[in-house]
Amino acid sequence: MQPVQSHPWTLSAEEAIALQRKLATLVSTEDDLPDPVQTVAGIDLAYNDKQAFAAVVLLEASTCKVQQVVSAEIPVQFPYVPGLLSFREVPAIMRALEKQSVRPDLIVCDGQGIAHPRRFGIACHVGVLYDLPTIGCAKSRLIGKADDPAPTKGSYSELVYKREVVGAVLRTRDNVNPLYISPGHRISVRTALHWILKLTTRYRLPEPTRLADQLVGQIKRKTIGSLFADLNEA
DNA sequence: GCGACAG
DNA sequence: ATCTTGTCGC
Repeated sequence: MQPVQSHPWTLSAEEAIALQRKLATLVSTEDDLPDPVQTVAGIDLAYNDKQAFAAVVLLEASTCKVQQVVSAEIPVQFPYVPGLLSFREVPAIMRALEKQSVRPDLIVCDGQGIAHPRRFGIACHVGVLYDLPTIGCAKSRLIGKADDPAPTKGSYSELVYKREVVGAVLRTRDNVNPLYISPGHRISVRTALHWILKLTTRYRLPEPTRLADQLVGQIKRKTIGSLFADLNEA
C-alpha cells in the first residue's frame, strides 16, 4: 500500500515541529471505521547501532490470527527526541508498509496518538499519511495527568492535558502497569479503548503490538550485523 | 528557573 | 530503544 500523502523527511527539529502543527490539523477523533473491522495491523520497531527495523503484522480482528507479516530495514537518520519520535520511526514503517498488499481497517501503533504536546504522536502521523484509523498504545506517559486506574483488568482513568481529555490510562491485565491509549486518527477515545481491550488476550500488550514487538526482535537478530554473535553459538 | 520527557 | 538470568509474587 502507498501513503495518501508525503512530505520531506530531512528536517531540523524546528521544521519537524512546524510540520506537526500543520499535519495535526488533519487529525480526526471522530469514529470512522469500516462496518465490521476485519483486519487490524500492529507496528513496532527495533534498533541496531546504525539500523532501524520495522515490522507490520496483519491480524484477523475477530480471532487475532496472523495473516501477513512484512518488515523493512533502514539506516537511522533522526535522533530520538521526546515529541518527535515519528520522524525517527515513520520512514522505516513506510518501507515496510509498501510491501504490504492489504490496507488494514485499523492500525495499532506503539506510542502516543493525540496524547502529545502538539496532538500529533506517531499514531496520528501514520493515520494521516495513510488516511486510516489508528490507535496510539504506549507503555508509558509522555504528557497529561491521570489518576491511577483500579488494579483490575478493564479499569481506566481519563488522561487530561491542558484541561482536555486526550486519552486514557488502561489496565489491560490485573495488577500490571497500565497502558496509555489515545486516538491516532479517525477514532474516538472510547472506541480506541474498546478495541484495545478486544485485542488483548493474556498479556499486557494487545496482540497487534505484542506480536509486532516479538517479530521485529527476531528479524533484527537475523541480520549480518548480528550474525557474528550467532556464529559463536553455532 | 527547575524537572519531565513515547521509543 | 538497548545490554540480559534468575527470581519474587499474583
